[in-house]
Amino acid sequence: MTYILVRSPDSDETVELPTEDDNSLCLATLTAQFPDAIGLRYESPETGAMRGLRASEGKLLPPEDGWSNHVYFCTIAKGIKRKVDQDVDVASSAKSKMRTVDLIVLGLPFSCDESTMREYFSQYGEVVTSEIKKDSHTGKSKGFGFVHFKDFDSQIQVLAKKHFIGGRLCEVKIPNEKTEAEASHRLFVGQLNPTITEDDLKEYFSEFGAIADTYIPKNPFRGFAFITFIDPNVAALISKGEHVIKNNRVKVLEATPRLSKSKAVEKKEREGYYDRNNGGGQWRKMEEDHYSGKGSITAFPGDRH
DNA sequence: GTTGAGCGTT
Repeated sequence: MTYILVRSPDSDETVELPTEDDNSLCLATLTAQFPDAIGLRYESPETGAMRGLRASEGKLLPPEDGWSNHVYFCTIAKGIKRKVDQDVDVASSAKSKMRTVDLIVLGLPFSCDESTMREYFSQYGEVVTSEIKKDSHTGKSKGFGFVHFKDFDSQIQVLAKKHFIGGRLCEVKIPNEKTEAEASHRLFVGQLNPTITEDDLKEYFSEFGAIADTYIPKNPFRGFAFITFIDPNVAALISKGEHVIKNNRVKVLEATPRLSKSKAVEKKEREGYYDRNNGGGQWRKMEEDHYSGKGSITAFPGDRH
């Protein structure tokens, strides 16, 4: 059994799918990960055109020369797209993901020099830049470096693998990329005016990446919203501060990670909030008691929803 | 002269 690399043309995710004993790929295996896929294609090294895989009896058959290490793209059934897929389409035109970047290479042998590293990575495609970080005084390697590929496909291949360079196992990653656990998928959008709808937000922010959810707390309207992106790292890339949506100047912040119920209670107690309805939905800051009692509810990033 | 999780003098 081998694994082949499969991407949806719209998504930023590459998934390894296992092949069967007869070296075919089950369509069911494909659709388990990509529900709307009906086939696979890859870029032909000879012609540069996309070449489709033969499909037969619920199986996809490998190219004549084997699966090789192509990146396979899902063929998506046209005309039966759901709304969420259209959002994903918008994301594919967003600049954030389909770009090559410097990749950090961790765990290099201290003895490994730049030409050795560059030569190693050249097997995946043209290397644009490569560099090993060194101590500025001694000139000795710090054991990590950076590599930048010309083609996005090379980058995908390299990120999907572990590497032995100079006899050591090295890790290649996108620098500073947060893990699923650390990352915030969400933006906090404040100073929202009540005429703004969730569709307005969706339209505006889908420019930056595929949106999983938009949420505007209503009853009462509280002047803020949350935008949840599919990709955990998109939110971090959007410039914080002022954005203008339909003539409404709004304030964009990265939402603080969602807290568990008990943690949220602890935090609010620490900060001097109390639960007005003893289990109901509204929190008020204690100082509000000194005012009319009808003051607006204090909202802040990290509020539950 | 040693080391082994991390995140880049320009």
